[in-house]
Amino acid sequence: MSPGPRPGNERASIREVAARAGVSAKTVSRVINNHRYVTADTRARVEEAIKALGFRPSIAARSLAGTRSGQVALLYDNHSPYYIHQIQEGCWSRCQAGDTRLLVQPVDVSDPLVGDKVLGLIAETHVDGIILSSPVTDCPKVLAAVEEQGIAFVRISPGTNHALTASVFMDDAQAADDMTTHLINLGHRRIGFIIGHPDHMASDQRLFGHRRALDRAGIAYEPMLALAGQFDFDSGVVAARILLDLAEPPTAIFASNDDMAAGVLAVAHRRGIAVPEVLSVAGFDDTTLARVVWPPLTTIRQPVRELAWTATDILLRADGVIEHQRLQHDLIVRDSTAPPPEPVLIEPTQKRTITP
Amino acid sequence: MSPGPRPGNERASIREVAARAGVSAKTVSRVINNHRYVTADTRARVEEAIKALGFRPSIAARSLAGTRSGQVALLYDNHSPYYIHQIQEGCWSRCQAGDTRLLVQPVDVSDPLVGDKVLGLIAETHVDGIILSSPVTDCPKVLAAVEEQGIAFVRISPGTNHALTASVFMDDAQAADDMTTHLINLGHRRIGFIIGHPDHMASDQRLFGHRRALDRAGIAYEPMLALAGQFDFDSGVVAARILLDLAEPPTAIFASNDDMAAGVLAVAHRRGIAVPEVLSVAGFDDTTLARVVWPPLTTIRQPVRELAWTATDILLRADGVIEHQRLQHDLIVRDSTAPPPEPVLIEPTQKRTITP
DNA sequence: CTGTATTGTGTCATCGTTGTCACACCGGTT
DNA sequence: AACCGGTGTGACAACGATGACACAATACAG
Repeated sequence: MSPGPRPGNERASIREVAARAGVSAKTVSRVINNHRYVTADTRARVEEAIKALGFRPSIAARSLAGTRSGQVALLYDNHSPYYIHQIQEGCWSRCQAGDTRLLVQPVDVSDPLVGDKVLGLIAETHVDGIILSSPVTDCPKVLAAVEEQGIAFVRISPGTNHALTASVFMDDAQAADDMTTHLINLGHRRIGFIIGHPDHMASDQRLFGHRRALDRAGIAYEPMLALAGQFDFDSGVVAARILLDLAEPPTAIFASNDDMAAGVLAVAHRRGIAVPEVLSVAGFDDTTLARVVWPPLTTIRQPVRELAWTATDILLRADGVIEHQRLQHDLIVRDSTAPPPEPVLIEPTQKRTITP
Repeated sequence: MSPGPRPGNERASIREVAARAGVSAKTVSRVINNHRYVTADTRARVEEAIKALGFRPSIAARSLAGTRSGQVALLYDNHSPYYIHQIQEGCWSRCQAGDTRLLVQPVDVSDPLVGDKVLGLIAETHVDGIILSSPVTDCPKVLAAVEEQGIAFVRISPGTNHALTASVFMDDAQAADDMTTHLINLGHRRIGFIIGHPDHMASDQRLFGHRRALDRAGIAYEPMLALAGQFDFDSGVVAARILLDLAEPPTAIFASNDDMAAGVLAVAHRRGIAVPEVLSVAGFDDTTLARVVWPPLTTIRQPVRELAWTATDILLRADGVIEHQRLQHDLIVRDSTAPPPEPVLIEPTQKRTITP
């Protein structure tokens, strides 16, 4: 009756399109794949038929018969929802533009069978390429699996061997250096640091940058002030408690991501420690979270969406060239950092109120 | 050399497995599909061969030849990363258990072509079923598309016609009623309300429940106190500003989700309004965010992960029966709600400090 | 006017599975 | 002895697209 896609629930196949356009199936295939040698007239007839029948080429048939499936997979294992969300968005938007389908796959890098699972994914889905986000970027089992299959892949923010594989990253060390320098410039000398998740190589880089900045300013690095975290809110809480319980607590705490910084803020609030007047808090990533907490976090803007977009772009353009791109970060100063309290004589009344 | 999957990058096909096990391809197919009539001996030989060759059946070939593809899609269009994240996790965990692959697909319900896009997805990927999360659950174009294709689908928290389709939901009205009642019981009489995103039917339900609770307590509903929001942080900020600028501002604000409640908190902090002493704030959803902000939010725990899990479960079990499940919600009281300030005479010193 | 490259189009086999059908075997009834 | 329903297995043709190859038509040079 009405024009447009056919009423029934039977999908049109390429042969039906061919019949309607009065050409062979192969020619239809040429049209949908933008093959060069098709006359404008033929192309138009085929396109009309495609539209009239609501034809969509089956990915399954394509993967079987052809050399490409038009699908790529994104592998992640990350505990920051905001971060993943932005990664997904970036990959997704680039895939849309490239007529490619994106398979989003959580994986567990600590699973001993993770290699097999990835091999299974590749074999089952015939994906053309894989996007790895940190920390999957540095999981030897996963890397072995994709390399064994000789499948194209791109790494987002890898911690190791940038140069050996296609990758997109930012300078984590420099970014952390920038933040620590910002705190030093404000006058802080005792700066607590919360290290990221040990699986993420970026965690090391950020710690390194932090130490480098301290070093340059002639401030001794005190291991007691650098605590391990997990990139999640709760580990930020735990670390903050320890730091603030120190006999001589830091005047600033720099957490390796926003989630942990939010944990620091929560502890500060709970204890009635004013941020930033008494304690400065800095995060990293500039996820939405940084604007949502109070006070809004001074943080490093990491172009997460853009990293993901670019990684996908490299993968889809895949010229076989191993390509790298470094993207810029920015120091975003908001309300959570300020000069430390005046280092005046400590009188009883000066003592900060600490409620457990 | 080493045992396990073959070294090369060629995947083993069912025929190779068959050859190695000394059976026909069809028999291998029977084994991997748990067909009844296969002798234990044959099964064992085939399984050995499968393991030895690292064989994985191709989803593409299955979708083409068979009646099932072993893939389902999750469609979402939601602006709360925490919410989506939990939805994804729930669907994903159920799919894993069911040897099913999950295609996560963002869609745009306001896109005029959204129906075509969904039809395209179905045709291209041969998915066996679809999970719709709010507000896609109530997008007529999407519903028309999936119904036209006669494909199985389940809705998570649909706003309309629960009974007509398989769905999993909670009682949004009752939950909002519970929260408003909680605030009333604390002594609040002027309660601001921030309505959810207009595309989400749950928004209406929550407003309805709020009004019902007011009604029951004999408190007149003042439209001025119920403002439109978008389910995101920024709209919470905007609404909070308006509410707090009123000549007679509310003593409590109930936002229809946690993100908007976080926006309210931000405004309160900015203006130096103590929460909960001067202003109570309540959220909805109990996403991670509720624990991350300060003070931790009193909110409604919506079993999001479980909703998603159950929806997927219904889809995968698909007996053809239209199934519904209502899951329980909980009122989670944290630190953001308390009795209103004493309604004593208003003296100058009592005036709350308002900094813009 | 012939030879050769370029442009269009079609035929056919094939990708890796599963559905259908056929068939052979088994033990137990009539 | 013939027949039966329930088991177990294989042959073969799909599914819907693309790759390899063949071939025609045209363009253009010599």
